Amino acid sequence: MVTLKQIAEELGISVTTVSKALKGYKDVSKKTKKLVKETASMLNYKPNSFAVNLRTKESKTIGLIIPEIVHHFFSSVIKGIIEQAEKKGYLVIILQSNESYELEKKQIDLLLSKRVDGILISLANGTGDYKHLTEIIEQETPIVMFDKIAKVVQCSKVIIDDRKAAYQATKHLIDVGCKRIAHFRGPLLPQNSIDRFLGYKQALTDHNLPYDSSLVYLLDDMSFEEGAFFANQLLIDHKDVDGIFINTDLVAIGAISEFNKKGIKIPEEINIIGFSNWFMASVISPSLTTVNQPGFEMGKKAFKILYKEIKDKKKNKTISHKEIVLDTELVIRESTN
Amino acid sequence: MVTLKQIAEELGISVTTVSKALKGYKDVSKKTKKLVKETASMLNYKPNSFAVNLRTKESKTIGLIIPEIVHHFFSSVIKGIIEQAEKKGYLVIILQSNESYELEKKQIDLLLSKRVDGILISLANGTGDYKHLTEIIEQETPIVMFDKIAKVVQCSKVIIDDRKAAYQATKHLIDVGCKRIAHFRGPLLPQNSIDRFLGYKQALTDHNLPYDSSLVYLLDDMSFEEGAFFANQLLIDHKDVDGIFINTDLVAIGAISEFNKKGIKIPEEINIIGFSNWFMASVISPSLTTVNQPGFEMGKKAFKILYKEIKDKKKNKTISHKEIVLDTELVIRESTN
DNA sequence: CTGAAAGCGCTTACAG
DNA sequence: CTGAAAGCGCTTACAG
Repeated sequence: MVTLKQIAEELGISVTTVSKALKGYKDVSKKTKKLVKETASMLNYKPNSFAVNLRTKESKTIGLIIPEIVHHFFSSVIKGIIEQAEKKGYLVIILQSNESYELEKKQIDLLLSKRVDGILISLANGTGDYKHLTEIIEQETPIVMFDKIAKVVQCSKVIIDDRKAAYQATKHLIDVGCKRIAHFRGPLLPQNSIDRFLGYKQALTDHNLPYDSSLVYLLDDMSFEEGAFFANQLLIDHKDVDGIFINTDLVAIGAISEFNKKGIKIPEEINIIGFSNWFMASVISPSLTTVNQPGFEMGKKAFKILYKEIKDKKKNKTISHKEIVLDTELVIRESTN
Repeated sequence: MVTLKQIAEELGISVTTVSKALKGYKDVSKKTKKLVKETASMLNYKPNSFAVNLRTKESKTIGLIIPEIVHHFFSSVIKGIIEQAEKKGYLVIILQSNESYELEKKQIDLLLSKRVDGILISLANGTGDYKHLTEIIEQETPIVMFDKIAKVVQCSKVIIDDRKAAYQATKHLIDVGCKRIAHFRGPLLPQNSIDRFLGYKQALTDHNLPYDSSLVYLLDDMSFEEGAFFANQLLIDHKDVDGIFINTDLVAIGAISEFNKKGIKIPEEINIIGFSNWFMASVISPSLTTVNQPGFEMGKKAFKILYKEIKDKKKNKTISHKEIVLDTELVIRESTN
């Protein structure tokens, strides 16, 4: 690998001048600049980023921790982040927490000791303690949380209004005439499953429907299989249910598949609404009414905010945290009347 | 951030000894070691990876270039790679080529100048020239290609036998009685769409079915929409077709959706077989017969080989390239008789 | 306009 | 068992 020193020797000038010429410093003569640049490209010189990092104390690399990569919503977020980062000359190291608090903690440690310039994170379902997050903040590494966040942690956040979106979804079921509405909710810890549950509950109350906790099913891994399982369970427990608000499209599609199998007519016998607007929602039969959740935009926005914080930190500006709430919208399809 | 120097000053010993103690060198007394380690953890010391990289000339980071992240097969591969890498203490920088040759080239340059320890790549559909790849090899950066490879490039590869798998898929259609079999093929450049096409053609020939090039449809972006579009086109062009071998499940699902819409019975009127065994294949109606392509394993294997090459290079061993062919299998479901 | 020098924070060959 | 010294390849404040 070619170094500055080699270029300098080649031309019989100093390393300092070579470095400056390459970086376009004004105090280098045009002649020298031209010569240096030509020689550099001829020798295929590439600055040693390890040395540059050490000197400049930044790596132009950020870390991203995500609960699960093989997931349409999250892979869309990743895509948004990577694209935006690339535009600004940043690279992205991706880690997957597998919804585990322990792993998430280890990975943050890893990223911190790699000295990434910033961290983007969506919390694991298992995360109920935030010491590992406040440690990042204490170390003054910029961090932006998205989608699955911790409200109490003082940092920038990019989210949707889960509560409002869930309220609208539930209200849609009420509007089409449902009287007994079940909810397949996500795990207990994540803020978004809490908020979606609260939105559901609020909508019932506001429209004079009794809240019945036995109609709320607590899911664990949010899979297709769980959707099918609880759809079946619901048929056993509550024959009278005429609508379900389901936390995630994948689960909803599992439920639809089970109802199809059992010959339950959707939406005639039961209305179903999902969440996220995974593109398969438009493809299955009946197609799924759902809430559109803008993953790609969320990723882009999250990086933009992180980028600004990284720059501000470099300039020693005080960082003011932002909370961005992206819009969602109801997408009405065949699974609701 | 705490440095070795600070620990050394704290204890009144030299930086050398601190460094050695922390790394468990045998020529440091137990007492000193204990003291140093305690102090280090008390001060929350984390080695500055920039300095370590510069000294050791390795970053424990690899680069991954993938055509498209939001894609079930590729996100499974990514998951396999990241998991395996983490086990060995490696981090993964992910870049997305968007199937573009130009982007792919730029990204390789980026990774090379970041001095990643190795590169994992699945080629873009637009890649027909391999200079950027041979450059990696000339620079002696280990590289492993997977899934979409360039046969002529001298490096390790992890693939499936696309030709054989396509042959089996087509043969399955023949076995269930199809006489006029169409093929929705992928773009012209990628080796895997070439091989799948060749497997299809060979199966026809071997079973005395005439090859008719008008039955081969050339797809571009391999989307759901394209599947629907060409399914419709096929109905216009060739009413007599009784089977289709489709390059990818997503496209096949688009086709199924279109046939469903048009009231064409699957498999009674037309048999369909896909490729990749995306989990949605088991969910749609009718469920899709397909070829299982082990993405997660492919990712794991690709990293393992890269890891070995990185280690071998470090030991100045000569690197012998491997070509691993992973098994595929036919998964028979409702879309074929 | 050019360059000598210091220093980023480590690691390791070498001396004692 | 301990440590002084060199060096990885840059950047930049400073002197001339």
